[in-house]
Amino acid sequence: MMGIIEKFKFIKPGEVRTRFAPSPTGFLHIGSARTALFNYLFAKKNKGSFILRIEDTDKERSKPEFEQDIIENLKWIGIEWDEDLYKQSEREDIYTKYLKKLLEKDTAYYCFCSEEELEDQKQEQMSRGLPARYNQKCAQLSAEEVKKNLDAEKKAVMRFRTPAQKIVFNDLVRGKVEFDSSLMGDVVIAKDLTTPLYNFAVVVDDFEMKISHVIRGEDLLPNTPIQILLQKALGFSQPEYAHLPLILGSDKSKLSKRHGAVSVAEYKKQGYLSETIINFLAFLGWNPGTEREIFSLASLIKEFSMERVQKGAAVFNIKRLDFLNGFYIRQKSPDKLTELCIPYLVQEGLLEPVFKTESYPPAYGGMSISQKYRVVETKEEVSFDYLKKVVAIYQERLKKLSEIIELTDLFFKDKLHYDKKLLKWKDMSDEEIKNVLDKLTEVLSEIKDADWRKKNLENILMLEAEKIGDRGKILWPLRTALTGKKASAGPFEIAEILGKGKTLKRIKQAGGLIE
RNA sequence: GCCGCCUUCGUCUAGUGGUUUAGGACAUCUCGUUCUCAACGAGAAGAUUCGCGGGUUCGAAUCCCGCAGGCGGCACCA
Repeated sequence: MMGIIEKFKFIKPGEVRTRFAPSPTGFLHIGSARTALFNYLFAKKNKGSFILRIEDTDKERSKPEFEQDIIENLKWIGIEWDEDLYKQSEREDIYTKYLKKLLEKDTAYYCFCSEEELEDQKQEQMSRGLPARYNQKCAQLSAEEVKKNLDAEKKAVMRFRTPAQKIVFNDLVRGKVEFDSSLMGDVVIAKDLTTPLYNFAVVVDDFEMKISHVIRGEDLLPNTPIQILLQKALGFSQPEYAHLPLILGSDKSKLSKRHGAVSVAEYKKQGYLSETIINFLAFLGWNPGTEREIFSLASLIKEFSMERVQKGAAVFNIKRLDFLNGFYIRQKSPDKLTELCIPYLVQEGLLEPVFKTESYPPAYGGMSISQKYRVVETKEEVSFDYLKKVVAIYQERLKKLSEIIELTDLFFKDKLHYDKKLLKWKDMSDEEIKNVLDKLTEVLSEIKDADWRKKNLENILMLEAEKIGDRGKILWPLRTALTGKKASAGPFEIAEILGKGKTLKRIKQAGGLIE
């Protein structure tokens, strides 16, 4: 423990130090991720340090899996913290030290009121139009009474003797902010000597860790005055504050589960790229003041400034997220994109990796990139390069990686299932469709395997199409016969990937529907 | 109920007293390309003129005051 305290002695005065302090009581929330991002950007912009502190003082609600999720997803979006990770649960004696100090100075006292009692009190105050605050029933208990209660092991908490005064501070995004502490009452700062509560623990940690700037969500703004008072009572210096605007759902209330996906993990699973998340989040409440809207994490560090952070809350616009994701997907190299898409196809059960040796490590999430895959339905083996071709023709159509499944499943199925009406272009009759399919079979059969290339297929078939006049009369039935979908990539590129055998087979199957 | 914060196109925003008939992006619509979808290119519409009312000023989205609305907080959660 001494080691940690010693370490902070070497921090230069004036050094910018920010922190992201999530409580591991849920998966990393997209709003929290933005808070983390802004802390990170501000620190890096100012050549300072960004630290991660897990606020796990609530023993009931804190879970190791949430802590893991936070760490994993922070790393995934590219936010790395300096120094070791701090956990409040490992710093109990520090809190105890300061708690004792407050007790000795009598700026904190034991309270033995029951929770029911407190709740009734609050309801009564609200109904009378008064501010809801503790009535200080235990504030003047004598030392003997306290000792008696404690000895009797009566359930107790520790309250801060909140001095009544006007608290004014400068918020980096909001400017001057004022509160009147006489309206707040004596807040509970700890359940006992080793169980501090949020308001107390942050104040102690931010001081101990020499945090220079506290950057957090606006929902924490009302906690700031009490924290400032605590700092004063403990003789701590006061950090700068910056309260970020909230992220709202479409109904303009604080973004929560009922609005849909809220955890970074869910977005990742749906196939949003980390670049997208970063770029999108940065623009929720910030902009560079220019018309440039595409920013990587590195370029954000260069451009970020707290002065340009918005005051008003921002509605989370999923359409814009999709647009950005489509953009970043189009920027990917075919190799990289294929690597990213394969896990979705495997997960869906369309493909399975074929590992050369038993010892091949199925690393991350059980999915590593193999060079060979087996199509589950047909048992045929396909190479990474084959999959790359498949993915490539859908690159510009992809908004989310997960969409690769519905877009390309036709390449991993033996037989397609669709209604014969799909084959019909405009007002074509069954007779006409049949004729077109027969013609297609005839023409394509003559093409040699070696000449089975997109360009060549196009040359030959477009010639036929011109003869008919309306190109759709041949291209639409061809494409739908090959894909079973009304929207897809072009017929020639699909035919090339499918190969001659399968192409002819699917045309035959389509013909079978018409009979 | 009490306290606080916020308020420019549907959404994210530019705008810090005159260069603004308020600019950009997403979304929407139209056209082009095209067998389809997407991408791409061109264009349109979109703020009853900047929540409302008052003031300061020759002049206000921009400064001041009031109001309204929205949101957040008021835990032995963070």
